[in-house]
Amino acid sequence: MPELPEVETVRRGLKELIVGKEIRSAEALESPKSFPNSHEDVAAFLVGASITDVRRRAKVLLIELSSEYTLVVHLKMTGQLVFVGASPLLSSQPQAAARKSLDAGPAVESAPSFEKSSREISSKAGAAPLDVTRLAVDDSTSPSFERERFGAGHPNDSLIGELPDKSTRVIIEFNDGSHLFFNDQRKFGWMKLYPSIEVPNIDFMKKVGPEPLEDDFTAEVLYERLQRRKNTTIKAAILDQTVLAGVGNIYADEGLWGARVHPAMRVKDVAKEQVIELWRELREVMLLAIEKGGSTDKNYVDAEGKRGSYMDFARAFRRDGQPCPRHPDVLIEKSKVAGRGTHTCPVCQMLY
DNA sequence: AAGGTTGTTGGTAT
DNA sequence: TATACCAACAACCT
Repeated sequence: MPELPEVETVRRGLKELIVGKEIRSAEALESPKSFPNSHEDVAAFLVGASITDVRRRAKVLLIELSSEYTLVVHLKMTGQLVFVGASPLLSSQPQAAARKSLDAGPAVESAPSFEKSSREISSKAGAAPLDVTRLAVDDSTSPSFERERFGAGHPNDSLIGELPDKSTRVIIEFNDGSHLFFNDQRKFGWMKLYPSIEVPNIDFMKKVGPEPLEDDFTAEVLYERLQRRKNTTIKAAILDQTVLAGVGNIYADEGLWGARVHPAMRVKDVAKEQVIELWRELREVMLLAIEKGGSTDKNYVDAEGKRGSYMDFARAFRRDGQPCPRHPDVLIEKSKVAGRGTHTCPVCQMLY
């Protein structure tokens, strides 16, 4: 479940790899929901554009384009992005005649139509279509370590296997022959093109709370923002993206365990000192996760295809039945708070 | 094999 | 109007 640290890991990795690259083609497979822009908008504002920056707000990834459009990506629960570099064996392939001038800026007055969803979005006529077979054959016959590869997001085997696979929703090909795959085994995630200037006006962007890792996000800011949800549980409050940005079920449980606060406690009953502890813990656990590569310790996949271990540093999340790290003879319990699976130590985190 | 899983939206209730 | 709560979404996993 990509949360802030996982999306930040995606951002950092992709920024290194795709800034400056020009898009040769983009293809949506099978699911209009995953990429609802019209064929026309894709041809006009994505194909032929180059990547100028990769940013993040909350759990949302913002891929900035030279066309003054932004590819906005939400991985939701099972989304992931995988970059696969051009095969050295194929590096001499012809650069398709995908040159396209985008001198005139896009008309920002008219937002792209998301209602019109095309079943398949392909590159403009004349650009080389992705040869799926070739890619698959290469991956099975020549060792994958020949290619630069980076993947992050939901940690499943699509990070390391042949792509595209059955979870692939969108394929973006760059002019140098490298590819970016958007995979999502469930179909909650999406990517959409917006005029860059419109991004701040997206409903989510208007109401989302402060970035917890920014310097101006002090314990005082968290305390004050929590007051708007004083009658709900502290877990529901920190999961609320309008209170603060980026916390999901994993880091909610980890942060609350760290601060020794019971998730079901009402916000109004959480002492200010506990809020300060929670502030410290949430930031620490998310920073640690970013250091570790966002819940997986191997996002850069090597030739052996080692899969990242999942949340091996969690102290409470999905550790029910295992000892609390602070109390060797007390087991982590599982319950339901805020409609979510919740993991607590019955000794550290007491409810009143 | 049916129920659990989760981020966000949107509906209903208070 | 604001806040609280929960079903719905999808498809794999246990």
